[in-house]
Amino acid sequence: MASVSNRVARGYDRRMSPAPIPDLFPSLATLSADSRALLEASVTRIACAGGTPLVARGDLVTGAYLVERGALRVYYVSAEGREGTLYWVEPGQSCILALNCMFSRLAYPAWVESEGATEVTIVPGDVYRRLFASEPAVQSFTFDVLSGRLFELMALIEETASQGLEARVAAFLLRRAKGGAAVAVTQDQIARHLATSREVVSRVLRGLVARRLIATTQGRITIVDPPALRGLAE
Amino acid sequence: MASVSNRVARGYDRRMSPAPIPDLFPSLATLSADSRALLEASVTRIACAGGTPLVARGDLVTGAYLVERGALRVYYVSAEGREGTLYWVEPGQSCILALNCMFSRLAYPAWVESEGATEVTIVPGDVYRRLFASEPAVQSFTFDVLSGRLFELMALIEETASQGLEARVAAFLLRRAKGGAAVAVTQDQIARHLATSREVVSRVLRGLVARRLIATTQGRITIVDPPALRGLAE
DNA sequence: AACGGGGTGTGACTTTGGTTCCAGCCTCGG
DNA sequence: CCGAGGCTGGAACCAAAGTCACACCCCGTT
Repeated sequence: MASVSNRVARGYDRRMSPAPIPDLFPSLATLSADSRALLEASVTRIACAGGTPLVARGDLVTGAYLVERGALRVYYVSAEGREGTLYWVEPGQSCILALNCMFSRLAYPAWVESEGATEVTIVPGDVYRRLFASEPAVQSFTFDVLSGRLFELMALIEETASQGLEARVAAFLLRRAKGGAAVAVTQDQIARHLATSREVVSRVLRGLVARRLIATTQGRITIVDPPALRGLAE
Repeated sequence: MASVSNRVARGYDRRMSPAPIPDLFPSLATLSADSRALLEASVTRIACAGGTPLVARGDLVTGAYLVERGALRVYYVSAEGREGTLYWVEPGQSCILALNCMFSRLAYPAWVESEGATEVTIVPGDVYRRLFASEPAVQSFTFDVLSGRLFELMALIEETASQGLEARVAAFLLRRAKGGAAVAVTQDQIARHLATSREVVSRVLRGLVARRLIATTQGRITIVDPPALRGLAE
């Protein structure tokens, strides 16, 4: 805890190997002894607090990011400066665009920041490439991650194109609540996730409060009527 | 030619193997003899005219689609019935969502139709899976296709979110023209690609005509001032 | 030559969401 | 206890784009 915030003082901390391979990635447990040793010897680990910028658009990313704790938020920034979240990389997942850039040596097309206290293990590009070539587990892991993202992005496109802001806010709240009733989030954060402005979010929330679907306090939204909210989100 | 339109009379034609493996896919040329034989013996080929519906949302897709001629248009349909194109699969490319569904046995999340007279080779799911496991060429081909689509979709999201309709129409025309000056497309088709309505497209085009960037006739748009149009599209 | 159907042009209106601006409100630190 | 700064509420206004309702035009067919 204390060490995390210390690291944050200088952005983030790159602790060199040896670093343990996270248990979160079961497919890595099936690697051959050689591969495992190679992996153990080459990974780097990063720990950082929420809101730390990790990748900017155009950066040349050279490794695969495996998230252990916290989350990575992958987002774009429009010409007018509005942000929109493309997706989150949660514990046990990998940042796929990083993989992508790594293989094709392309510049990263989006921004990435940490959300909450986050720990990430980084596998260097050449190591990952070797593992991908020889280890079926890595191949299928890579495939799964990539195709999962594709589905998410397709769903996002459809959602933004065909649903009004109210439905999108409702969906966002439900996703964030994960079954619970309270969501700790500010209006400004919602606006940044949905690529709109804080005032508009305020207006939408006002409407939901008036209809007794939610209740709001500072930095926290409580879902009062989950079924109705789900109905809105379709 | 004649045979194509004959086939179209009953939708499309499934010609069973033996079918040659298309030259368009160089990576397939590097397969082992065994793999190549397996592939040759199992592929199916489809030929159809433009506008033939090939996959509907929710279909269970069981093969990898390799496009040889024409194109596949992958699109979504919003609740209000508006269509929007997600991407095109051109000759030498593969329909990646099909791959995806094939591996994970998920239902296909979008619609697919042919655009122009089209020929597609279909590799059955289990065959592709075996090839993916053993052939490095297939692994990297799959990876490339998937990650290419990811980049395209990210670009699409950013474009729709941050650019006005005029810029998007301009970009669409330029993409379609491919360097040439004339684009054979109706306003209605443009509207369907960009998930908007015909009237709005008409309005936008009117503006472009007034500024002498393009000229329009029935079913055909001529780009008069390419640099200015590129400027609009950013 | 008349007809019919797809493609197009256009105005008027509505809706949604973005912008501006400001006032009030929590809450943490001094 | 007070002030600063982040958070919220809300009015007024504006702009972009979707909708509705037509009239027209081009072109191949009858």
